[in-house]
Amino acid sequence: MVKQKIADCLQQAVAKTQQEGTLAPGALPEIIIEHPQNPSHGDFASSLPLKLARTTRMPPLAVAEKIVEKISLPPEIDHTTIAPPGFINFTLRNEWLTEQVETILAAGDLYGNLVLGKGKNIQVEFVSVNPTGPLHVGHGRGAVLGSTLADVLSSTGYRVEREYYLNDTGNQIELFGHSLYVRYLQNFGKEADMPPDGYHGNYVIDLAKEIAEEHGDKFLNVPQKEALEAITELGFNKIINSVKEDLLLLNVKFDKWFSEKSLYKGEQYNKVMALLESGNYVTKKENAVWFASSLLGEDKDNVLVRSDGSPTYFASDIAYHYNKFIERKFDTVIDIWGADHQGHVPRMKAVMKALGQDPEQLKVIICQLVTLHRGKETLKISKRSGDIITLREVIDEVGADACRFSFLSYSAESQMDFDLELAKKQSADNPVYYVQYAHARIASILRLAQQRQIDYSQGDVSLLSTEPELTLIRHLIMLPEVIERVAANLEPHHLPYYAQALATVFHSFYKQCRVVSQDETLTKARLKLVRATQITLAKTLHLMGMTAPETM
RNA sequence: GCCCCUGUAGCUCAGAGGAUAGAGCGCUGGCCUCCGGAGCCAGGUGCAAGGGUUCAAAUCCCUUCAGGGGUACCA
Repeated sequence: MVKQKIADCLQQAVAKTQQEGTLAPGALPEIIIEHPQNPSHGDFASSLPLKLARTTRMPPLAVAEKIVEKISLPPEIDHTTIAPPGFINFTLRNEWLTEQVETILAAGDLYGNLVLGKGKNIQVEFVSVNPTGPLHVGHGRGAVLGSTLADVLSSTGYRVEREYYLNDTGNQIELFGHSLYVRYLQNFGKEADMPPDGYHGNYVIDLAKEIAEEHGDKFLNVPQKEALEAITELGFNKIINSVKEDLLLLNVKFDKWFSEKSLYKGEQYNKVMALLESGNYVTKKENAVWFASSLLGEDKDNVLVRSDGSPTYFASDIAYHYNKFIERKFDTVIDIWGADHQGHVPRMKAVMKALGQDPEQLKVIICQLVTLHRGKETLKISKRSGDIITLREVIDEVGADACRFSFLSYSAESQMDFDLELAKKQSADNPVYYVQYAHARIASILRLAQQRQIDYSQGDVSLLSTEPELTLIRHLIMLPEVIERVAANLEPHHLPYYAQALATVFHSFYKQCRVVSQDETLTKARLKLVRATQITLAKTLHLMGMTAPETM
């Protein structure tokens, strides 16, 4: 990328000045190339002279002059300027810019793809909600974040596996099964009490009714243990299916649904416990088995096996990560968890050390909670309490594309206020439609060109020279940078902002530059530009898991 | 108490130690003889408070205040 070339040429120029003695020798700081806020400062800027002022004992502007004297610019750059207090600004050559239109056309759908991953295996595990109830907006946020991240990473050369961890064993699923069984009994007028921490949501009653309709009263006549097991499984499958449906509505797909139970059926659990024991990380006290996290710098130890002999969620998760790293050999694992799991992060990092892995290989994104409002009213989304607004209801009200765009617009660490009233009210003026409208508008222009049988394959992009045209190209070529940033920092929220900026410059270009006009050669050149814009916009929308509509 | 996240425009949010801190919504004005007006152009207010580091701080450090989450033999 151009940024790197600029950094390289700066570095060489400094080396030259130091050799020749015009600048005092010294360690070179990291060369950071940025985009100036003010376009009149050029396309790229470096504050290297400011950073070198101290070691060279010269005023920054003088340092800048010495560097620029020795610089040999890459062909992409037209010229440099020096600006106070000590910047070197770089401006791209117009010829190079217009050539990028051809580059984008040639790349097509692959435009923006990078080779960062070099085939490394990376797993993104997300959602992984207990299958004990419907998904809510918070889960939707994690789903959108995870799926977008996975898509971006796979477009940058990683081999990505998208995984959902199914908690199909343990306390919560038993509690859910018990609650469902009670509702089933009640459905037939039998007296039964909900378990103390049971699931009181109305959906459990509905599920019980469904099961009663499908299977009749046959579970009344079998031993309770058997009935409980059967009903738990029926309920579990129903919930999983509806989870899958909800996720599909949001265009979220998984490569693998990983069963927690399988950790115990296979030998992962026993193997990893033996491994921890051999490393002396396991202690026994108060009739329970503990992981000695404190040996690894943690505040306190954590229970692995309860005094009743059942393993904790933490123990499962250790076996699960053993499976991820050691059995399946992922180079990197990204776990996306809700803020309520934040305390779990240091524990798992400690586990990584105990397993002999680099904790850096495990990247945990903590997604802050979502609060749902309808105007001033705060809506409940917790499964355990009564009435809730589900993710599906939100998708129905707001639409999948708009949901994705909204969820993506927030950085993971910021809490999200989702106002249903606002989301709906704004829907016509929502940025999401603004972006999609730009795409539909382009499609419409290209349809017109086709109707008039304009073959623009030989269009001469060097005719693109006005300010709106060049500004548009400048934005088109930012896509790879945006993708790189998203992949490097695991921050998908840059995508919607980029999409919006790109749509804005396109709409502005459209207003100022008539595309299909009497001027045949200019028409063909602009059609190329418009098509390149469509490619870029569509790529951005698809990375966000959204549709790129031809008409609206 | 201790730990994590957050505090930026009336509202919802971006902001990669750098130059005049940006979007959307809302509000007020303009703009269609011509490719889609779900559009374009213009208009204004702001970094929670106080210290520090730095040539340069919304960004890094410390303190205070405020909101959210965690601190279970729940997950």
